[in-house]
Amino acid sequence: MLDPANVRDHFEEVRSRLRTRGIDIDKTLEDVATYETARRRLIPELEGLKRQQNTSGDEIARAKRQGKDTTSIQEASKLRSAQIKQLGFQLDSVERQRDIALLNLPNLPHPTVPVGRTAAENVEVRRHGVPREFDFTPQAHWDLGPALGIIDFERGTRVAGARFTVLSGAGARLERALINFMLDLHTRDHGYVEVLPPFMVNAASLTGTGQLPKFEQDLFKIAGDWDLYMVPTAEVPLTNLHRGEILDGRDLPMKYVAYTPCFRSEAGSYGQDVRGLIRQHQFDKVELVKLTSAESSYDELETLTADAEEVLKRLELPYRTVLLCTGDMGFSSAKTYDIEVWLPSQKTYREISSCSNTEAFQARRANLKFRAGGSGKAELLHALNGSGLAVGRTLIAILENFQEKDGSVTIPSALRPYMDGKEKITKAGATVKSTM
RNA sequence: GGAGGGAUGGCCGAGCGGUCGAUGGCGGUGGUCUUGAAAACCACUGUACCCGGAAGGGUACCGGGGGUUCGAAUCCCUCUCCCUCCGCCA
Repeated sequence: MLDPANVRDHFEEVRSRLRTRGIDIDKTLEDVATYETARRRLIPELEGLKRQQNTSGDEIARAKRQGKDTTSIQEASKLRSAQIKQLGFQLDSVERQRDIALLNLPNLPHPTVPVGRTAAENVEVRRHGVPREFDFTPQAHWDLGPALGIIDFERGTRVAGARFTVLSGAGARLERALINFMLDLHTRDHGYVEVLPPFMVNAASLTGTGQLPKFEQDLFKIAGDWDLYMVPTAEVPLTNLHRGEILDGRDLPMKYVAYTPCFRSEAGSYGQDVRGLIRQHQFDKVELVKLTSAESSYDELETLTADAEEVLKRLELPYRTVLLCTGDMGFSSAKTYDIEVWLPSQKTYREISSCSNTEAFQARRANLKFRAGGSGKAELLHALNGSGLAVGRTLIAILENFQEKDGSVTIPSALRPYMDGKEKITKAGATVKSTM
């Protein structure tokens, strides 16, 4: 959420910065300014009346104690009471409308974000590792996986539906190994606190991080009389951990890491990445979240991105890091780095992590505050998040990058301790026999 | 699912229609005393919003929402959450 006073006082600047996202926000922005102005007109009026009402209440009390007649004061007071009620309704309505508009406005892009409309205008900032030269045609994971008996698309569809997949045997084990490897790296070497949050969250949490009210169609909502949704990312429970609290500035930055499955309806993505594990309704992810001060948040974004990149370095997977342009950034983000891993079958880099600084945008929605030095004025935190990493896509990257001519897959050495020291996945690694 | 009991400031705990942002205690901060510390004593100790350049002033907040009343932490309705007991269950 943007600061409404800032929208009102610097309307043109805010508008031109938001326009760089390539979306039409003029009407919403004008609503914010209009209702915010109306609000500021109503408040002094209402409060003046309330003040008079408080004074006359005291007078009545005093008079009654002295046994005096109070009917005339009470008459006036009764009239004022009705006025206050009326003005109160007006103010409520204005504030409600202002907040609706405010909740639907995306974050302001940071000045260092390149202006652009599509992913084509993202800026590559660095590249690591060299894509391997194959002396055979590398297979796509959707061929490799089923051939090894470790990925089963048909059975996923049978037990759930399209965009659901079953991993089995060495595939399931590899997924679990990756989760543990990532959690160990981030907790032991990068200083994050491990959290195992609820896999369902309420509407208040989703509003706090920005998925609601605008993107409800992307979520799985629990049927029945529940205010619950499946988590689309652990960013939601992690960022909302301290919702409504005022943290001690000496404890900053707060650094959390969590593994959760993520559930996304992927509405509107029909036809995209229909094959394979790239785009699923359910996928595993290890997520990093930091809460910190405004002064340090951009340094923390750099280290958070580096923490995510370290996973790929240790797994010996080639990747590049791109700075997203204004038009490609998410709703809540002020600045985002995407990390993209090399996929030999597609001969391209594909997103495997997205690391964002939301500045005070989520903090304002979720009421995340801290007191510098533990005392003084409460200030808004800056909230950051990043995948560290998307586990399913990491598994794909390993299968494709480490495949051998005979269809087996070499396990990167960093992962072997998590795979009982095993060096290779071969067809024998499967435990569910193919009967289809 | 059934039956009861609760929700007050960082914490504990009063308050039962007007002088209550709310007694008291603990904790915290500053000070006095002391070579230092402890103890004792004194003062301060929430958040949001509005007006104001500031100083300062005002309004709201006693789990959430609504109502009664000139006036609500106190009365009524409703929702949520927590606790105890019974049933069911991983």
